[in-house]
Amino acid sequence: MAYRETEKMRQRKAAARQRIAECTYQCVAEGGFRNAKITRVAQLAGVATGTIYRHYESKEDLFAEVFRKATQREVDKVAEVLATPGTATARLEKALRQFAERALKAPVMAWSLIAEPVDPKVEEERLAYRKAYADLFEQAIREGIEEGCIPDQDARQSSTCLVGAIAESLVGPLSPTQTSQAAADETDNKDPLANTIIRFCIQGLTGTRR
Amino acid sequence: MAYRETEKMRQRKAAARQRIAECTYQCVAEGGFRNAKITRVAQLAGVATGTIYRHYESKEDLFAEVFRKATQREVDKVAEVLATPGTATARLEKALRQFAERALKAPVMAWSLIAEPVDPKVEEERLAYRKAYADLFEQAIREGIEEGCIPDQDARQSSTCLVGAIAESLVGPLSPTQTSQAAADETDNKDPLANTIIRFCIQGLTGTRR
DNA sequence: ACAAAGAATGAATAATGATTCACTAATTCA
DNA sequence: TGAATTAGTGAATCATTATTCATTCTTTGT
Repeated sequence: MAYRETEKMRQRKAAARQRIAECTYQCVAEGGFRNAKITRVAQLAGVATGTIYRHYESKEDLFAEVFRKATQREVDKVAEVLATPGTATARLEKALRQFAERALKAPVMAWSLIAEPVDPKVEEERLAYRKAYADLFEQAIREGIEEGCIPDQDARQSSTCLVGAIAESLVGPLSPTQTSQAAADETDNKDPLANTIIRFCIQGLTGTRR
Repeated sequence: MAYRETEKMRQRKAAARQRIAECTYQCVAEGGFRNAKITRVAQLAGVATGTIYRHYESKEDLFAEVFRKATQREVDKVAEVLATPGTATARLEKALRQFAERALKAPVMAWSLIAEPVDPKVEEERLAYRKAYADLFEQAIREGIEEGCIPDQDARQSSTCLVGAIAESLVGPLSPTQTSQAAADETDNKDPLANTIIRFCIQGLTGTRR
C-alpha cells in the first residue's frame, strides 16, 4: 500500500481552502457576490478553477461559507459590546452604534450582507445572520425587562424591529450608487444617521424620550 | 401608400401589452419573479416569445413595469388610509396595519416585492417602492409633529425606520419556507404580529407607551 | 384585389459562467 | 525506486434562458 493522507497534506489542503475563501471574500468586498466569479477567485487564489471544486461542492456552497464567516465576524462584534457592563438600554445603544458604524466603514461588504441579491442558499445564510442579531437583541431586551429599564413586551418581535429599522436605514446610504458619491464627499458625516436610528430604536423599546 | 397605424390597432397592441403584464403578475404571484420565465409568460398570454419583445425592451423592463404597478397598488392603499381624518398617530397606525395585513394576505407577492432577490433594474424599483412608503410616512410624521402628537424629530429617518421595522418583521412570516407551513396551520393568527410591530413603531415615533 | 407597412411567430442563436473530467503532477511508503 | 493513491489542472462541456431575425400573417388604403 502507499499514499495515505498525512497531517502535512491535511494542513496544506486546509490552507488552500482557506485561501480560496479569503480570495472570495476579497472579491465580494470589492464588488459584491456578483463580482466573485469562480474563474476570478481561482486566479486570485493561484489555483485552477477545477481545484475550487475539490474544496467546495459548488459556488453556492463557497459563497454560503464566505457569507457565514463574514457574518460571524460582525455578529461577534455586536455580541462583544452587548457583553460589556452597563444597563441593557445603554448596551443596546452601543451595539446598534457598533453595527451602523462598521457597516458604514465597509459599505460594499455591508451591502452584500444586508441587501445584495443572492442565490437561495446564500439567502438562507442571510436569514440566519439576521436571526443571529435578533437573538442577541432579544436576550438584551429580556435583560432590560428584568432590570426594569425596558417595559414588558414581546422581546422577539421587538428585536426583529430593531434589525429591520437599522438595516433599512443603512440600505440607502450603502447602496452602490450612493456609496460612490459619498466617497467623493469626504465631509459626509454619518454620525447623525446613527444617532437618529438609535433614538428611534431605543424609544421603540422603552417608550421613553430622552 | 397603405398601412398606417389605426386606433383599433393601437388599442389591440395596448391590450396585448397589458395582457403580457398581467400574466407576468400572475406568474410572480404564484412563485416570484424567478418563476416568471419569458416562455411561460408568453404561453399564458397566448403569444409567441418574440412578441414580448415587440412590447418590452427586455425581460428586466417587463419585470420592472410589473413590479412598479404591483407596488403602486400597495402604496395607493396605504396613501388612502393616511388620507382619512384623524390624528397623525392614529392614521399611521392604521396605515401600518394595512401594510401588514395586505402582505400577510398575499404572501408570495409581498415576499417578491419586499425580499425576493431580483435583477438590478427591478431592485431599483424596489428602492423606489420603499422610498414611496417612506415619503408617505414622512409626510404623516411631519403632520403629527405639527399637530403636536409626535415630538419633533428627523421625519425622514424615522419613516425609514418604520419601513425597515415592518418589512423585516414580515420577512420571516413571508419567506417561502415559512409560508407553506403557515398555510397548513390555519389557526396561525397574524394579528398579534401586526399589533406588536405597530406598538414598537408608534413608540419609536412618539416615545409614549400606551 | 393588391401593394405597402407593420405585427407576430418561434426555432435557432447567443451569452454567460458554472461545472466536469480525462489527464498530469505530487505525495506516500514499502 | 516505483506502485498506489490522491491532488491539481484548465480546456471543453453543459445548462439555462434571454434574445434575435428570417419568415409568415394581418391590416390598411387605394
